[in-house]
Amino acid sequence: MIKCHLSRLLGERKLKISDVTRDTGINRGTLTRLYHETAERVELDVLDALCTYLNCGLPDLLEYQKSEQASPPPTP
Amino acid sequence: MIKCHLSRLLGERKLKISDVTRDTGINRGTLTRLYHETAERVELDVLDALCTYLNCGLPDLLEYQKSEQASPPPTP
DNA sequence: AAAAAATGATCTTCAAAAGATCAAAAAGGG
DNA sequence: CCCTTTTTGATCTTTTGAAGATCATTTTTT
Repeated sequence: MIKCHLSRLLGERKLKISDVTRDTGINRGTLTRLYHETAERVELDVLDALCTYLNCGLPDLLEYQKSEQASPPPTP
Repeated sequence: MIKCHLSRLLGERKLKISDVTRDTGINRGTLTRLYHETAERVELDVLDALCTYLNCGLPDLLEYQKSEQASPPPTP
């Protein structure tokens, strides 16, 4: 799955969603969805703007987490 | 800007877009847009599926390139 | 050379981001 | 503490681009 770390990044920087909206022009609804990880798509422009604004790389914002192989049933 | 390295990844692996479509179920149009870097949005599911299929991390697929600061005019 | 597969281009359909608005909750100032 | 302002959550409509399908062209395979 793809994890979004916007909430962590904002927390670390003590920034509010409203700050980001004001400073970047990114739609507040979009930010809210990313913040709460309910977004299903992302505009590449948004990723770009966020990385620039937060001065971080993509991997800081979006992380691919390899899904575990379903573990075989334990032998009793 | 956000760069997509799908074409490089497929090239390295000698895979065709049709292979990826067949194996992952991702829409061919979507892959074509990513391949030619004309996509403006991405479905997070697609990123997930591509990373899994190509066995790579997000940074391998998508890269944030910091835009240069406009260079000051050279002193003559 | 013919057949099959892959790609490019384009059209319609559909889902989610953008945009706007309202109510509720937090934060600040007196 | 009360009142004002700001921030956030929720929801509705509009807009945008991916999904899906199809046709034409190019490339590959036999």
